[in-house]
Amino acid sequence: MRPREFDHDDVLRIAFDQFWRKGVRGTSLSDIARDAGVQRGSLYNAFGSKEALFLQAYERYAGDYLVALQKALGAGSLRKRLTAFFDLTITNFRSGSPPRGCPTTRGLMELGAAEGEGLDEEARQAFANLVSRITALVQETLAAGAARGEFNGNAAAAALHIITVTRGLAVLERAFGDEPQLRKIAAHTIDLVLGKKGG
Amino acid sequence: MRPREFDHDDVLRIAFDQFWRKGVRGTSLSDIARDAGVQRGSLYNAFGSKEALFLQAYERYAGDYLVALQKALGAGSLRKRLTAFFDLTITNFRSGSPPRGCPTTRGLMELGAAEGEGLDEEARQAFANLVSRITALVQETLAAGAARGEFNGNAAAAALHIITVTRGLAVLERAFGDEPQLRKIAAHTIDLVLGKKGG
DNA sequence: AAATATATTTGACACGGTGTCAAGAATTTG
DNA sequence: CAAATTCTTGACACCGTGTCAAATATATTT
Repeated sequence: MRPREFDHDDVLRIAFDQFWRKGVRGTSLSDIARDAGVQRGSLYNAFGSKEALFLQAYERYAGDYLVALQKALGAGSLRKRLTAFFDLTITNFRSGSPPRGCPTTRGLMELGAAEGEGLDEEARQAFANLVSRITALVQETLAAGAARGEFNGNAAAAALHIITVTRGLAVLERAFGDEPQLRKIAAHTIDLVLGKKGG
Repeated sequence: MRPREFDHDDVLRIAFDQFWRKGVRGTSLSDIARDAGVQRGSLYNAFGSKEALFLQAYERYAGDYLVALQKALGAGSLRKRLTAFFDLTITNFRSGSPPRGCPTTRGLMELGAAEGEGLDEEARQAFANLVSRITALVQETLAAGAARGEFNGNAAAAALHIITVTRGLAVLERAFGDEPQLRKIAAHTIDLVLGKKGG
């Protein structure tokens, strides 16, 4: 068998970077091939389709992201944990180098707009999975906080509420790109869930 | 001058319907032309581009939607108003006939995923505008409620929170398509903003 | 009423993107 | 060294957006 002339993971990293910065729709396999110094056909041979390539890149991203969130949610008081969680989320929206103007182009990555990005069922699923896992993480954190008396309420409902706000922030970021505003909303959400700062 | 062989508004309605059901990306001008019994080139002549056609369709939608929201926000107790507001929002996510499976395909319309939909700055702006105007509507409602003693807190912050949840719900709808869950989250949000049901 | 001006329609075309395929090239294995 | 296998390469088909010139239909002017 003939050996591959490129590194599978390198391509995945290069592709992810472009998807992240320019959106899935805005990135062609020709772009990725050029950047990776690979023939377009070779990518089709190795990955099958643009969507398959995207899914692999996305899974890697999702894994890394979950680890980072877990870390953010694992230190200090419940309020500190949630603050770190929102901080990381918002920072994540704006990481990478935005190609044009203020609002960055994150395509499906933060919005799960699979169809809009020309992707299909599987991509939607992948996003839904990530959201579910993040929700579970937040819920565990709230439950632990409740055990320590830092929170009393329905952990499941509160986690769902928080994740919803998170997704809403992603939309607002795209529409307005106003980071300070996003942090205010996040702080307000924490206050609502945990009770005003005093409590 | 030669008169047009089609009705401008008819085309707008047909186009909007397709954009709504299949997403902007998933709808080609050939589709619209076929449905409208018009030549594709005539659409380009009349509207300039797919994006321009979309923008006109979107403006019309935004106007109608705002009127409906205003109506929903204008009757009964503050809690009732907010409930009606969320109800309309969620119903709106799921109106139209979904083409495949459970999650409907609303593209930019509810998410503002302009780039993902192959659209540009202007579409993002149009969406941002709609969100701003809805936020203003909610804020006014909250302020009025505060004047009647039905709410005490920062109306601006609360409105921003509510709109964020709303946008988050749109994302969740696409990812999971689980309507009952969405209504629970909405109810929970109202409780958080207004205080538990008793209050 | 005929000629002209003007706007719309129509079909051909260019371009770029995804995806397929057969033929060529490079290794590993027999 | 030959065979089998996998990767690479370039050509091709297909679809979508957008452009353009030529043809067409109406309003206006004379």
